[in-house]
Amino acid sequence: MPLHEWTLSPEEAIALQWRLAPRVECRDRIGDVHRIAGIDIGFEQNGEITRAAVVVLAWPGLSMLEHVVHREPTRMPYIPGLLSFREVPAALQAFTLLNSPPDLVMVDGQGIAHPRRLGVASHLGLWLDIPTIGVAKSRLCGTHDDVPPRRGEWTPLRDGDETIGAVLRSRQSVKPVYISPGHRLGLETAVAWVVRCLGRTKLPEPTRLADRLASRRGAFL
DNA sequence: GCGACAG
DNA sequence: ATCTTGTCGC
Repeated sequence: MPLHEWTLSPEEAIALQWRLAPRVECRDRIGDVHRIAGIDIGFEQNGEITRAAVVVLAWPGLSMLEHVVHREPTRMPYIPGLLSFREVPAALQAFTLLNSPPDLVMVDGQGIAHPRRLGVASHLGLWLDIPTIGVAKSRLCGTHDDVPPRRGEWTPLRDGDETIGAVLRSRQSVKPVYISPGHRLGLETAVAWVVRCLGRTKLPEPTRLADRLASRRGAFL
């Protein structure tokens, strides 16, 4: 499978997504969780350099176990729906720098809440063959009702007759986050893990810390 | 044809 | 994503 061919045309990328989507698993196939990773990508030099950051937190406790950063030249532009082709290559390189693989990964972006059900979290999960959860700050596709105001409450994100994710109130009076299964777990399990990793901020700790490391803002120790 | 559009 | 300080609100 030519998953390593990242310099694809939009047409080729879309064709590849249609072929890979059927491989994504949304049934729980997740073992004991002791290491939870957060991954995010940032850019430097006017976007010419892609910076992938991965943090690994302990469960329970959420203490920092590892954190790595990988930089490389940016190869693809950002195109809605094709985000994974721009970010996954660098993310995979970053994962090779870890001392041991995580049991669960939270990704900044959508999982199956994607036009072809293959958002960046699903694509990365398929490649790593590790359970992944998509944690996005905004909507790509699908519709939903208003989200209840209480922290932890959520409403389903739907596309036609399919439920593709959850719009979660991770913090009161703050815009909700879009949660969707990436790979090897279902929606309920995905939401449960995100809620468990929630601090007082909008984003769960894994993604929040990876975000800071990727964009090199503030200290996170 | 006219919007919408993860990061 | 990124450029960017202080400021309003919960």
